[in-house]
Amino acid sequence: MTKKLLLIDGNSLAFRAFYAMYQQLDRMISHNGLHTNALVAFNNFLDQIVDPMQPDLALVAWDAGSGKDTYRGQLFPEYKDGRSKTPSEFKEQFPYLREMVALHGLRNYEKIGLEADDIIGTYSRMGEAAGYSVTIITGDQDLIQLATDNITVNVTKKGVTELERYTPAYIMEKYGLTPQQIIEKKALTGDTSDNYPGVTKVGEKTALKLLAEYENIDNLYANIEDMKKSKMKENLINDRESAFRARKLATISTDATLDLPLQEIEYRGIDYDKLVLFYQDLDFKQQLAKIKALRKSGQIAGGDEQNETQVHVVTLTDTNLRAVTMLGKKVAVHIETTGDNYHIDEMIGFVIGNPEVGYYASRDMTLLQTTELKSIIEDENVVKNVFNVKAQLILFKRLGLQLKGTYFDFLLAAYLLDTTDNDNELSTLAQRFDVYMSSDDEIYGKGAKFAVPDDEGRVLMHLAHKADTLMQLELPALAALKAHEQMHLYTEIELPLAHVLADMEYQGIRINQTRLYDMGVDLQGRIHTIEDAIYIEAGEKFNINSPKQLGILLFEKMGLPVIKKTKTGYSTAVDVLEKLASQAPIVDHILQYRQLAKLKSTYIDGMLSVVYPQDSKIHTRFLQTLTQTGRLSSVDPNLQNIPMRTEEGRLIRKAFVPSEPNWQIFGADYSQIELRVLAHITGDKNMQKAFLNGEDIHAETARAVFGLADDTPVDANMRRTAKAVNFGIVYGISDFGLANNLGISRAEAKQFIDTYFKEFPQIHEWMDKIKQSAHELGFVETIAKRRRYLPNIQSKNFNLRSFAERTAMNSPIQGSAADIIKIAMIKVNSALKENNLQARMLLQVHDELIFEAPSNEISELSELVTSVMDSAVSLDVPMKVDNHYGDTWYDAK
DNA sequence: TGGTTCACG
DNA sequence: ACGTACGTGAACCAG
Repeated sequence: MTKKLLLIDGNSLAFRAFYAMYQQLDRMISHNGLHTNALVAFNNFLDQIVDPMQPDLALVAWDAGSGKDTYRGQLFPEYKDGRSKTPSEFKEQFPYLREMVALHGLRNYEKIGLEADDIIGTYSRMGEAAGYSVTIITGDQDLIQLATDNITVNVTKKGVTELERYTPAYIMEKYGLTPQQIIEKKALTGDTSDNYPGVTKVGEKTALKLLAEYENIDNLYANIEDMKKSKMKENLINDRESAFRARKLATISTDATLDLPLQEIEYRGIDYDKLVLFYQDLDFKQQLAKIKALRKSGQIAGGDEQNETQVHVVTLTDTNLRAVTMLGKKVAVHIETTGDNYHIDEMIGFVIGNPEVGYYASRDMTLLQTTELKSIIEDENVVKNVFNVKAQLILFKRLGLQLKGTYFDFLLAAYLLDTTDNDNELSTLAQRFDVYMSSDDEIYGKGAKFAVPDDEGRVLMHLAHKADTLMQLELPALAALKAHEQMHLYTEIELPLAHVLADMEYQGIRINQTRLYDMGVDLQGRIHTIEDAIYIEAGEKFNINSPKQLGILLFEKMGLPVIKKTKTGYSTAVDVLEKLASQAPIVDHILQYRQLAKLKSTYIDGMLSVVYPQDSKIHTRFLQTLTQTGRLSSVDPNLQNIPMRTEEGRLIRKAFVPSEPNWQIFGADYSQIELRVLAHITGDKNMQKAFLNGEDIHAETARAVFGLADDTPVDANMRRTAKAVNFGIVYGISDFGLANNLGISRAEAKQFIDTYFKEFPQIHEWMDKIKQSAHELGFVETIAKRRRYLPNIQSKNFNLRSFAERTAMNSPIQGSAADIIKIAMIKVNSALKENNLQARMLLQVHDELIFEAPSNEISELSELVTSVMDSAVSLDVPMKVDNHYGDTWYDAK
């Protein structure tokens, strides 16, 4: 078979690659801030076109320098003038492109004084002479002049993976020219992108006509006298020199001096081991997954031996139990479940062990009740490495065991190190530290296909890999936390908090199901009534819950004015409907329907569906490693968004009751915690003074913004405006946002902001400083050194950059407030124990804590909680805590 | 699965 | 010129 030589025009393809994915430029950024769009597209090209070709020889040619220092630059000084500067986002990818090429087994080559074309031209002729079948791939049409029967030129058509194949026959068919005549054509037309002229007024069409008659410009000029008089003839004669110069410029060298012999450019194939490291560096997750899959199916070698550590697992039974007593003082331990909900999901098995002694695993959960295992689990002197300590604490609680000695939780550590892309899966998080193991999806399958494999050995091996991964990760993860100065945050805040949260979740909150059910029946009736009214007003039945159908009815059939549009059609959101309410009675009914339907489906039916029948309680899960700011979130169900703002919705809270007779619900909340944090971290003296004097902060802000003297009464409207400005400041103010919120003009909003910054100058300074610092460091921090990375702060996309800037201002505030209440929770929990109170903390809602307690404890609890919360941390402003209690959550107001 | 809406801080 | 307030979760529709 004929041997194959592959020649690739690196610069032109990289250029195409960059612009093929230009829209994604700002989305495709690796963890170290490198744009990767061209790299991704170029990699696709190598994957789809080059790798399957398996050539014998292969080379990627690059331009060295700008083209100015080639013979073309000397022949014509204006050559390639007027080209816009290469964007820095593209330039930074160059070195990586070359590395990628090398790892795919191709040779890179460049030489000062030569352009990539000339390198390709010369090698193509050398290859042809040596009997190779030559394939050229380029993004530049000019190269088709190189085509012969043995040399095929492929030019990108769309993106970098769709190519158009030019053979001499195809060129003839398409242009009626031989490959050599492509140069002649250029001589006549010139090239605007390379900035050299041909003959004035001669374009593609005229050039083709002339060449059909004269074949080339030598012949044309030899016979020019016989041409009949015309403007074109005049131009040809005047531009003769220019035409011959253009021909030289357009001609690709086929005899350049190259210092790399043909036999040294053999194709070496992909170096998978190094490519994996390279992809990791660039965060090419899909590519990594692909290689992993190939390795698993045995299509390519390697991977497991080098990466996934070989682990020996011993199946634990009641006859070999004694082995675990040899494990010593440091183990990894893990209980595996069938899903995320550790309160109810089935336990698949467990593992315990360390690399020194071994890993012991079993699917028989009853083994954990034996003295051998129980005494390890409950011994706080046996230090444990775990993944998701809160989940493990609860799983052991379900087995009647107390997991003690938890020390390293890789999930918490990974979250503190970088909140972005946290999918909460061990195998993916481990990759950040170059530790590899199979994912749960690979072992159990995804979604509906989830199943525990029949092969018990496979399950136990997976568990052993988890345990081993946790042992391997301890040192590097803790070292990284130290490097971030986050050990205090980890040891003193998140880890103890996980224990507190485990208690809260396990305790759960009692629901009066009858009350909820009765409210549901009442709501259902009212929803029906409104539904009927809506159908009559609409003149037809339709799905009121469908924004699409509703939009068509309101804006097309009824002809109401369109106020706002969404990506997919008309907006029917509250603010829009409220503006339309006066024009048609149906709009008001729809608003009422929406409110009631929301209450029924989310808060009545939704809550009832998650009540545990055994104890009539709801056990939410507080996600501790999800939010970008350090707040908690709450799922299954979300107990952090139970209605409050409308009386109708607030009544839902009557169903949240104490779990013991003669107990009550008690709540304590921080007043204005975010503004206090703002006053503290900005160091603004004026705002601090307002808090130190115990002023109404929004009224005080109003006096400042409206220029009123101290103690002047502030009317409600001014206070409302000032409050909105304060909110805006916390969110990372913009005149647009404030204008929108207050329904005023942007100019007026800007005026407010300017005055605000003048009155609170240190807030202004801080806003500038934090943006600057985010720009330099790539992240912002809270008072407890919680970190949020902001890669988009460098973006040249206005939207993305502005968003990152607002985030830079908001996250330290929201996040520090989160730090404070977390610290308070830990201290409150200890204080409850120390004071032998029966009271239990049940919920956290960002700035408030909800408890249940015996009625006769309430006054002591109130005093204790308030004092612990307001002294949780020491700020430059006082913290204020309000509290309430009653027979239900509703009454704790 | 993504988009829209709406509940909370 | 650009065109957004910060952080969440759940229900529902439509493709």
